[in-house]
Amino acid sequence: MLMNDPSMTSRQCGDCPIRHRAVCARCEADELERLDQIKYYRNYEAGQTVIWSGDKMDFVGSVVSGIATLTQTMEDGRTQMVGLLLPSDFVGRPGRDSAAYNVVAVTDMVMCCFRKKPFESMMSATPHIAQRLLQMTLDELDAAREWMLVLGRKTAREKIASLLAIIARRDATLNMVGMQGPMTFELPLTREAMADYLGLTLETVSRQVSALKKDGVITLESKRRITIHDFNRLLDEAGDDSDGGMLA
Amino acid sequence: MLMNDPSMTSRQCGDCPIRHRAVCARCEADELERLDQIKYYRNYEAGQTVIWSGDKMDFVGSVVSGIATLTQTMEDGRTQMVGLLLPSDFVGRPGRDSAAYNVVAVTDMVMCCFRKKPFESMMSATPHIAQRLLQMTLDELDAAREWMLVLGRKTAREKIASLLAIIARRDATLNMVGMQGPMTFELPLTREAMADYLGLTLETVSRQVSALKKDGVITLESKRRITIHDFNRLLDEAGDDSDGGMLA
DNA sequence: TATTCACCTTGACCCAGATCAAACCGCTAA
DNA sequence: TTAGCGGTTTGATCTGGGTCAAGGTGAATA
Repeated sequence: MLMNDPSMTSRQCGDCPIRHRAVCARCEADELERLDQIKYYRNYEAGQTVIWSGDKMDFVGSVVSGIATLTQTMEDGRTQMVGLLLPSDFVGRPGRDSAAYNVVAVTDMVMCCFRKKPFESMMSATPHIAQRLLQMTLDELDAAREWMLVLGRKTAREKIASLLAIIARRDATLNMVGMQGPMTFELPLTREAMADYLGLTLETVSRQVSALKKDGVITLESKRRITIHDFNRLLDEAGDDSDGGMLA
Repeated sequence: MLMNDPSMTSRQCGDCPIRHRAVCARCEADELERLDQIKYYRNYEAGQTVIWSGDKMDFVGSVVSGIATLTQTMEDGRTQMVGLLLPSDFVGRPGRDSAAYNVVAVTDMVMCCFRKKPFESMMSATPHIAQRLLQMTLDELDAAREWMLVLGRKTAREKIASLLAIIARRDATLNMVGMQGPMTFELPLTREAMADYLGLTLETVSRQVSALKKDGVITLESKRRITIHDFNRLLDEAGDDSDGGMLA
């Protein structure tokens, strides 16, 4: 969406919107300068595939803006989303040279890329990058484990509520608003993508969204625009402990 | 099992069975020496809880021998396993001071522990530890994502086959044997623990194990001792691509 | 040798969510 | 203004796996 701004393709790290959250978050000015020299931007359109699982991958990078999904597929076509990449999230794995998952842009997307080799050598030279990457990877592992509980043990209704809670929460942080009053946000995912996230069919997703609406937990401003009236009610529907559970 | 060997409580790092796989794998002699000074061993009996989710955790450590599980629970008791800890696996997260999951010893178990504070300061001083931890965490993240596919999209039969394949594979690596002929191994998990791993009930686990037996995919030497006649047949039942997919 | 207890198996029944099918909605393009 | 199309909703029906209930098995204890 609106991200073909050409200024995006030659930005200084200092102005970068993900400067304080991405792999480079801990870098000092001089380290940033070196990163600046090996980085380049790439733009993807909504729906475009970034890489196919198994393909050779000669870069790593950060999502600057937009959203992408990480998915796994079985031969018969069953697919499971295993990651939802938001701005500042890291793509690729240093030390591996082919992609382990399909990466697809869900919205128009900009990535800040580094050729893998130079990035790897920078990583061993500057501990700040590796430190930050470790932190981010540990966070992703926690998120994956939360997700495993959702996939393995929650009902369809709880799954939908959990997903809405995750999206609402990140939307609130992004826009720096609290989670008290009603919260309205755009769903970045199609019903099918939601189904792939939650291990459901798209019909079940649709039915449960309707059910939550009928029960007054949410309102649909449009098919993709949702209002949550009481976040704690939603957490309750998600089967989550109303307060804790989530790790900052 | 048989791990109350007292020599276990005062071992030199040089002899350690997990020396080349644990967080300390990349450490040089002098780094090892410093680790040696802050480490201590703890023994747990089968069934014993190592920590409860939410408890204060003032140490981190490596599993030296035995097996433990990482589980999440909902208020109503629904349980999902989110990690299976084998020798050399790391427990705890540097920079966090309470446990995020329940950790329970499944067999008798020995852990090599480090008080969190000294370990954290060693980590920032010696990149080799952080580097290895990053590698291990990335591997765990990959495993978690594989598991998400299992939980979200596989049938009960495929889930059981997948779990048996994982255990058979690690058993083969541990005993340094190949995966061609028949493979016999001990199941370290009860039917209930298998169910918690796979997001099933213990009855379904039991039924599907019986079904795989009836169909000649496996033989039960005893309730917990299993023989796989053809590993590729098993992978087939697991819905996995017969060759690739798995990351070393 | 019997008793107990934790673990496992099997059967009968049921229901949440899948599958199959049809229609609807809000675009854009002709 | 209609046709086409991706995404979505809703209905009818089916089924894999859950639930409830009853035994079985084998190792440890008395």
